Parts: sequence; C-alpha cells; structure tokens
Amino acid sequence: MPTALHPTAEAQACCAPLVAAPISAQDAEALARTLKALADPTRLRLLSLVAAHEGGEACVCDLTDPVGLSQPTVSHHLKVLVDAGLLTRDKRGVWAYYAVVPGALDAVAAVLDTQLRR
Amino acid sequence: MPTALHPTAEAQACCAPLVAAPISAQDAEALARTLKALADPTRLRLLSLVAAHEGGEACVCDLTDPVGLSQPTVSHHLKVLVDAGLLTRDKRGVWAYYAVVPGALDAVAAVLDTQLRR
DNA sequence: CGTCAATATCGACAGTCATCGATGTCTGCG
DNA sequence: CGCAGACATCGATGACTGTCGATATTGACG
Repeated sequence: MPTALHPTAEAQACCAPLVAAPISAQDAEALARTLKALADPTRLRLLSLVAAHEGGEACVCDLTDPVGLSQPTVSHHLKVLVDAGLLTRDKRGVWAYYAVVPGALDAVAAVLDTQLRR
Repeated sequence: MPTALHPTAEAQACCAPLVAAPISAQDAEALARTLKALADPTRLRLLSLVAAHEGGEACVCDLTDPVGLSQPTVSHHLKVLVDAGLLTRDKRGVWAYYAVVPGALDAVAAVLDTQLRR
C-alpha cells in the first residue's frame, strides 16, 4: 500500500493560526517518508520526465536513456516513487506505463506550507 | 554558503504550460539537496518546534527534550537545516537561537508544484 | 584567572541507500 | 513450443547518514 500522507484534515474550522502546535512524531514520520522518496536527483528527473512526456505517461524504455542509468536502477527508482504514492504503474502488454498521481505533490506542498510556515 | 534553490526564475512570460520541459540535472541536484535536508522526521519536528516556539525562535536546550535525542545529535540536525538555508542561527551570549527562514519552504513548495505538476 | 553551562566538533559504529550485473518472469510472435 | 524483448527481482558493494559519547570551544560570572 502506498505511504500516502494523511493531511490530518478535518478542515480545521477555518484559517488556522500561522503556527499551531508542533507536528506529531507520527505525522513527521509519514511526511519524511514521502520527502525521502522525492529527495533524490534521479527520482526528481524521472518524475519530471514522466510529467513532461506526451500523454502524461512513459514506460521504462523512455526513461533509461535520459537519466543515463541502467535499467534495473531506473526500475528501482520507479518502484520507490510508486510505493510513495507519487506515481502509478499500468502494465499494458510488455510495457509498463508510469504516470504521476494528480494531487500527490500538491498535498506535499500544502503540508509543508501549513505545518512549517512562519 | 547555504544551498538555497534558485527558481530558474525570469518570471517565465506568464502562465507557463502545465508541463514544460523536464527539469535539468543541475536543478534536480539542487532541489534534491534541499529535500534531503527536509526528509528526516527529526528535522521536520525540529523545524516545526522552532516555528511553533514563542517569538519564532528557539535554542538547542528548548529542543533536546521534545525530540528525545542527545544534544550533539540535535546540534547536528540543526546544522544540516542551517546549511540547507531553512534555518538561521543567531548566537546571543551562551545561547544559539534558531529561527525558520521566512520564504524558504514556500520556495520548495512552489518548485514542486511548478516543475512536477500534472 | 578558574569554574560552570551551553554548543559545536570529532571519531566511531551501525544501518540505510544507490548502483550494478546476473538472473527470473511474463508477453507477444512465429 | 521456443525465442526475443521489456521489465522486475536478487545479491553484492561502496558510499552516505543518524546516532552516540568524548572532547573542544566559547561566554558569563565570581
């Protein structure tokens, strides 16, 4: 199951104070897991390449050359991104098509702004 | 010098296409450096604790207890955050006061949204 | 100057991670 | 069935990282 982050939502009444209570240990752990998946130059480029590819999806063979790494390594990074809930994998025939999960990065950005702003 | 990320700005005419060209290797490297500093549960909590502390600043002794780690370890994490340009350090007398850099996280969030959205 | 307290730095150790080549798995095709 | 190609998994290896105790540094104070 993807390690998606749960925004501790409940909509928070309305505009929460600029700085509320410090983030909980569990929330920090969850957010860190997602950020760790993002905190690698190769994975950032893969994410970007998939997003920029026509149709919003790309297969492994489209990505191996641009990043200049071996196929097993690219496959490994893609798995990390899928496990983090940032990419989806759709196997059609022999090819595996990867696409970015629509709202995932907005969620990360929102948590950063909401929880750590000053 | 802090490894701040340069938004490759130039204001991009106006509303850039939803998905432009893939991120460059250098930009990916820079963004990954910042994200790596964020991708640790302890550092996220430290950042949050500093932001939530009165006056928006806190010294090491305020932070050691809440995270439950040794003083050298907390000091190390704070150094990582300062080097990443996410915290400032202000030594006043015997105490070192840390504060979050106002726009730093917004910049990270903006790059995530701009470069990787779909 | 000597002591104490708050931090930073150092050295070591264990755990994690990125990468690769080799190999396994599955699909399409003849 | 048998082969070829796309992709995933495995095992190994070198590099990096989080953590600690010990120690150095720095400022306040008597």
